[in-house]
Amino acid sequence: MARRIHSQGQETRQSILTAASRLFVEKGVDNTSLKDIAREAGISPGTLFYHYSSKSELIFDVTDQHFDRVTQQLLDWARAAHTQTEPSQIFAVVLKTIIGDEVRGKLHLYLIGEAVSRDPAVRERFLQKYREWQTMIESGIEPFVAGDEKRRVTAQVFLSILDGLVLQSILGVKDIPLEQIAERFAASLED
Amino acid sequence: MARRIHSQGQETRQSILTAASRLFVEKGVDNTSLKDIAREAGISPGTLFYHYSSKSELIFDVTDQHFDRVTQQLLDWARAAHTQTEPSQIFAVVLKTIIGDEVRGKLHLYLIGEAVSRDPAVRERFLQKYREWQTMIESGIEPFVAGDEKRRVTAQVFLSILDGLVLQSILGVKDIPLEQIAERFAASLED
Amino acid sequence: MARRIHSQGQETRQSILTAASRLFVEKGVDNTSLKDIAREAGISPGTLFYHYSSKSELIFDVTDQHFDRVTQQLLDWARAAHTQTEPSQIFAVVLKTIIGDEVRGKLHLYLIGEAVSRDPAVRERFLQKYREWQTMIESGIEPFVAGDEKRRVTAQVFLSILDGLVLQSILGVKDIPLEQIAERFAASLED
Amino acid sequence: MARRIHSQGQETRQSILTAASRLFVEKGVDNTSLKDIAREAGISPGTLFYHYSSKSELIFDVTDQHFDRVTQQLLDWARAAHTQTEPSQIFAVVLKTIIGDEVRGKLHLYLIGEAVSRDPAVRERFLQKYREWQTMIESGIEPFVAGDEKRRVTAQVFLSILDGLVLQSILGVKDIPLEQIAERFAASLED
DNA sequence: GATGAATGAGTTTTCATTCAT
DNA sequence: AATGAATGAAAACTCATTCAT
Repeated sequence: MARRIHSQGQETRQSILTAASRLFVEKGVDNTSLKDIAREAGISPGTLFYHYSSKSELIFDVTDQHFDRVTQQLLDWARAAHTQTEPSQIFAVVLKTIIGDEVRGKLHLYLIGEAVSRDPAVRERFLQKYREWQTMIESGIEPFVAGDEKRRVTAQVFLSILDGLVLQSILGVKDIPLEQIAERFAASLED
Repeated sequence: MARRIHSQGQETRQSILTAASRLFVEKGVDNTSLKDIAREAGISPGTLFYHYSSKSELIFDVTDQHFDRVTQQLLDWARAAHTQTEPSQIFAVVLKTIIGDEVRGKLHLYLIGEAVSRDPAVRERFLQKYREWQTMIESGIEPFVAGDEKRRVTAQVFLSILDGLVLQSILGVKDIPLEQIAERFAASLED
Repeated sequence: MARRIHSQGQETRQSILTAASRLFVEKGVDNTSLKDIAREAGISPGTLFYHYSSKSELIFDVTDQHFDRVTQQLLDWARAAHTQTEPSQIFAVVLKTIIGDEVRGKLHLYLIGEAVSRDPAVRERFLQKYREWQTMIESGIEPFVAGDEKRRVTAQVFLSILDGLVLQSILGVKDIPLEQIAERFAASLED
Repeated sequence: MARRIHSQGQETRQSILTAASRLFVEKGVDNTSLKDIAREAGISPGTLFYHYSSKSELIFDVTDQHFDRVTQQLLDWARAAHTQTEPSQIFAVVLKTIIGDEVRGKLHLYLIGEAVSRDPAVRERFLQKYREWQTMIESGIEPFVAGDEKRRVTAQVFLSILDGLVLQSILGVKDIPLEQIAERFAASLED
């Protein structure tokens, strides 16, 4: 009954998040001023501070939204994995999807940087998300990897490869052979 | 090449680099002011500017020094790899060495952040280093992996795992099973 | 005079005054934002402005209410003074009552600060109140002090002592010997 | 050997303190912006922050200087008191000196307000100063008041009267009969 | 009467950089 | 080589006030 009306405020908040994400990616978190974000969102600096009373708070929410999206992507992938028979195809898809999204990747990197240097609370949240993601990957590879322990290690390696490739891709490494990496990874499961 | 005469000036420069690296790791590049660095190095801001006429220049040198160290580590490893017979041991060593050095890891991460957000020239330098490092890894795994193409992909995957694990380790992921990851990776070479 | 119809509006106004007084005491007038006051009063900033169309107006009313209370206290005291025979007891009572109320004391101090720095009109009101209070004290000491002139000076000294002790008490001076001060003051009347 | 050269910095600091004191008195602490102070001192905002890295720090030093001056005044008075024979004259002098200095009085009031609302450390310092001042007054009245206990109470009452009259004077109470107040106070010592 | 989102001018604060000594 | 005081432009942040609903 309550929580039905999407007051203007919610729209404004979303437009702030969108503007902030875009600018963070484009110029980096520290090179993006709150004035920039306000301008991009089409509001006044005062309005920005009405919704986010500090830059940290805004970064927190941007991070949250980013997390949710990564989680959603992995969730979709894990579901798809159970209906597929060819592991290498499954890996290729997630690699392409996550690494291919440069915007998301940059954001991820910046947020990690922020998380590490600034707020212990933010770092803790990141950590929890990583655990979640690892669990989701474990679930995704369940059809192909037997043994809890082996699955755990495999998932962590896969997550590392993901992060590492995201990083290289952001830096501008060209022609990352995603197909072949996926194949090799799939092959390595068969030992 | 480019080896200057040792003088007080060189010592001061090194103390600046040391202080800057320490503070970059502790608080992030953007949250470290030149005043901070000067104080940490025991000099005045004026002196800092005598040696580095801009912050970018200083970051450039810090990055350079960091690059040299990573390169040296990989070089040592590649050499050792050729004298070893057990691949999993070889991988375990480099994983432990590089991931275990939290300070270096953080610096690496921050510098990438810098490179991505600021200077295209700096980014290009990073890119070149990554190519170098990949080549070195390729050389390190030569005894165990046949085929140029396969070696290339393997090296890139290994580099990704390295970066990914560094990232996780910095974030605070505990009990990363380096031994088992090394083993799995070694096993995957045998296909 | 000026007694309006009791309605929700009047209750809201009072809750605003109460909240404002509390926060002024807690954080000082200038460090209290209207948003703070609205939150404390359980209303929205908009509602606050419906009742008080400026911060000055609100301060004005808070001051007014404070004045009324001090006046009432002194009035009660002056009446009691006429039925008592022991001057030192009479003084002790008013000292304890007024100085003991830390909240009121702080408010008094802040409002004086406001009056002095901001509005000459508010300062004039304060001045009139002080004259009133002095007159009331003169009336209170009438039974014990002969001579208009002497009474005037005595009242002013008494008022000064009151303010001075309020100030010390707010600052946190411990163990103010109110009884002895009252005694000394009573004794000084006998010259 | 060291501490001899009055570098420019010291002069600038003093000019900041002077400007700040003047403006605090004129417009109140909270109504004085740091830009105002910088302009009044003839420096840039940046320079102000070179010397005082926060407004609190500046207020702290202004307070310090103010304290020192009040202390010096009381010290002078206490010395003079020992060479005088007419107590009422001695009191009249200190009352006139301290109350007559409107600038100092206003500053005193503002600083108390600040001390009470903001920083517990500042409040503690204020408290210690009050104890010092009371001791100095005790020393000043030593020739006329016998008995430690009585001297203590008398000094506290005198300090209260001082504060109270300063407050009234700042508010604009006219024609404070300082002579008569001094006389009455002197007379009260003879009980 | 009441709301709460929006505003923008103002404040404190930061900091890379310059420069006279 | 080295100093540290000085700078100003830009950042983050505050808040009294307005107004459509």
